[in-house]
Amino acid sequence: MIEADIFKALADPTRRKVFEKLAGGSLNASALRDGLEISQPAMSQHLAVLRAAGLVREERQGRFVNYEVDPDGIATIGTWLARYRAYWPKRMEALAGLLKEMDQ
Amino acid sequence: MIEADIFKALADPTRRKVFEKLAGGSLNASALRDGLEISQPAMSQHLAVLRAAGLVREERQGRFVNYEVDPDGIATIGTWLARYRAYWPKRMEALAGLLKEMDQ
DNA sequence: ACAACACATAAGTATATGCTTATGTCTCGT
DNA sequence: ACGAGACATAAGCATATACTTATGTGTTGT
Repeated sequence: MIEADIFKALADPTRRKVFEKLAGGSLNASALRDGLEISQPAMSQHLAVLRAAGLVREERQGRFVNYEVDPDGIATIGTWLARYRAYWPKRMEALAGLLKEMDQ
Repeated sequence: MIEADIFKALADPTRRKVFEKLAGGSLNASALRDGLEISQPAMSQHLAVLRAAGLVREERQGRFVNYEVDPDGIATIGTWLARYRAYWPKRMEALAGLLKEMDQ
C-alpha cells in the first residue's frame, strides 16, 4: 500500500519542507540541505523515504543526485482526496478552478 | 501548525480506515469499531487524534458520540495539494471532472 | 593515482507512537 | 437509586522513527 508510505512520509515536518523546496524545481541533496539544519546522512535518509513513497524521483548526474517531485505521488494524494469530495467545502472552489484550467 | 497534525493523523492505517468509514456518513465510536479489530480505548485515542487534527468533529447525542468528517481538514489538504499543481499529472483529469460536476 | 567531494548505508540511541489494562465520568432504562 | 452501557483518560510497555557517528561507494579534478 503506497498510500500508507505517502502519508507516513509527509508526517515528518523536515520531509515536508524538503518536498516544498522541490516544488520550486529540481535540486540535489546538498542544495536541499541549506536552510535546513540537518546532517548529510539525515537528509539522505529522508530522501530515501520520500523516494520509496513515490513522492520524489531521482536522477543521477555525475556525482550529484538531482531530486524532483514525482507526479505519481501527487496523483495518489489527489485520488485519495477525491473520495471525500462530498465534504469539500466552498473554500475549495479555488482548487476546482485550477483543475478546470488544467482540463482545457 | 495543523498541517503537521493532519499528516501525522493520516499516517496511521487504522485512522485512515476510520476516516474512510466516516466518508460514508456520521457514526458513533462503537459503530466505528466493528469490522476493525480494535479495543474501545484504542478507538477513543484514534478519534482524539483525528479530532485534534481537524479531520473529524464530534457531536454528543445522549450517551453516544457521533463523529463525522470535518470539511476543515479536507480543505487544509486541498490547499496543501494545490501548491503542487505544477506537478499534477494528466491522470488527475478525473479529479477535475468531479470538480466540474460539483461546480454546476 | 590520489585526494576531495557527493551521496548512501550501517549500527546504535533517544524519543514518539500505538497498544494494553485499569479506572473515571456521564447517560439511560428500570 | 442503581446497574449497565458508551466513551474518555491514565499509566505502563513494546515497537517505530529520526537522529547520531562511522564508514562505504562512486565520481571529479589534478
